[in-house]
Amino acid sequence: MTHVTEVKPLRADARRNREKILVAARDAFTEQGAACSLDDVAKRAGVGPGTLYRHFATREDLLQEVLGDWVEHITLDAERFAARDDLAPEDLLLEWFEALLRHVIIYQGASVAMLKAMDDPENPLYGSCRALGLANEQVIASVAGRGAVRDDVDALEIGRLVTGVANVVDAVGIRADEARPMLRIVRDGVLRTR
Amino acid sequence: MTHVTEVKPLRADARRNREKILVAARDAFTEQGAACSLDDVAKRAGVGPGTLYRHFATREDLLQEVLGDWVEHITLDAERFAARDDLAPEDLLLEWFEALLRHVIIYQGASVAMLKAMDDPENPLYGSCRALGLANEQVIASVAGRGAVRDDVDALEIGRLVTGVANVVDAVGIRADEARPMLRIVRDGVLRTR
DNA sequence: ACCTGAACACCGTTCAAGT
DNA sequence: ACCTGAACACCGTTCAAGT
Repeated sequence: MTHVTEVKPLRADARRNREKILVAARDAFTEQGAACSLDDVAKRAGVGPGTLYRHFATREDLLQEVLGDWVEHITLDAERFAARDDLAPEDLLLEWFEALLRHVIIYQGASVAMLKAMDDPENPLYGSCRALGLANEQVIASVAGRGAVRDDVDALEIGRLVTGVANVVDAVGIRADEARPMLRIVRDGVLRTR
Repeated sequence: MTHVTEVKPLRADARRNREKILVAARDAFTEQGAACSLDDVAKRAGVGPGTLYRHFATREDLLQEVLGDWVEHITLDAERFAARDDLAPEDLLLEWFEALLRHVIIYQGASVAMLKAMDDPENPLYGSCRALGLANEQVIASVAGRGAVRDDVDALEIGRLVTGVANVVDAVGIRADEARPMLRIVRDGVLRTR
């Protein structure tokens, strides 16, 4: 079920401005994080602040659009992982968690934005969070199908935990690969004890 | 080694103002979270903004002082837990994690402040973070002494993880007791498999 | 030695005026 | 229909003037 966003026709100049803002925002988010000044984004894009707000009512709306095909990437990744049978469940889970974490820390400050959106259907990022949750569920289900996952753990909690680890990486300021020990603990807590 | 803070003598009015600011800050942090307006705190305390900055150069300095005997409470808690032998290691660990989490979410926004301070010795909260880490180490060591903890997990990582879960609670906006499933996963990931 | 509060910089957000 | 940019509110931070 590919969901094509309903694009209402914009006037040519509006379409151009929208695009310029998105490019500027992506650059600014990359350089300064997702909490950067929106005034700055508007200046970079060469538009007035009002124009930015006209196109994107909130920072979350802007981030959501900047994310672009972020959801598709995660979904594809999940399908790849769910289909793999060359890896032992414990290795597959750990690699999946690392992949998930890297998706979530795409911008500094993105992880906390995701966390805040997770339980809030009004948040513009809610849909992306749900997609992340579904992707995670798919991988967990595939590993569970091989009898490797405890019955009493919920994919939702795993998703929260991994996003939480991403947030630790973000806040503490360590590298993504330094999250491995934490992800191993989560992995081992999810795995069925033999 | 009780560390008595070296208090340099303040003029009577300065001492009073300092105290008024601390009370106001504690109230404001409780009502609005640790990221509340410092201008508001100064107004509540009935002092000018300059007076607040004279006493507390940064928000973290203020939070550190507002925390008061927070460190002592955690340390005492850790000693109690480390001494308990009436509980199975798995139950003790889970309860300890819950206690730790409750300490960390004392104010909304406190958990992220802690995370940011964890690896930054320049941060005024660094000392409190270290104390939290040491307290956690003590409990982990006691459980490890009973042979219940994996050799390859480090107390530092556990501390980061639990603080991370606290941050998830804070950001997602769930209740502390709803963190139980996540803490169980962490607990099971830390426990030695029998 | 300490306090005050005006002043400045910066940011988010709105909206009247313009095309 | 859309854009501009001035205007407002708010917050953090500094500092000259005062006691």
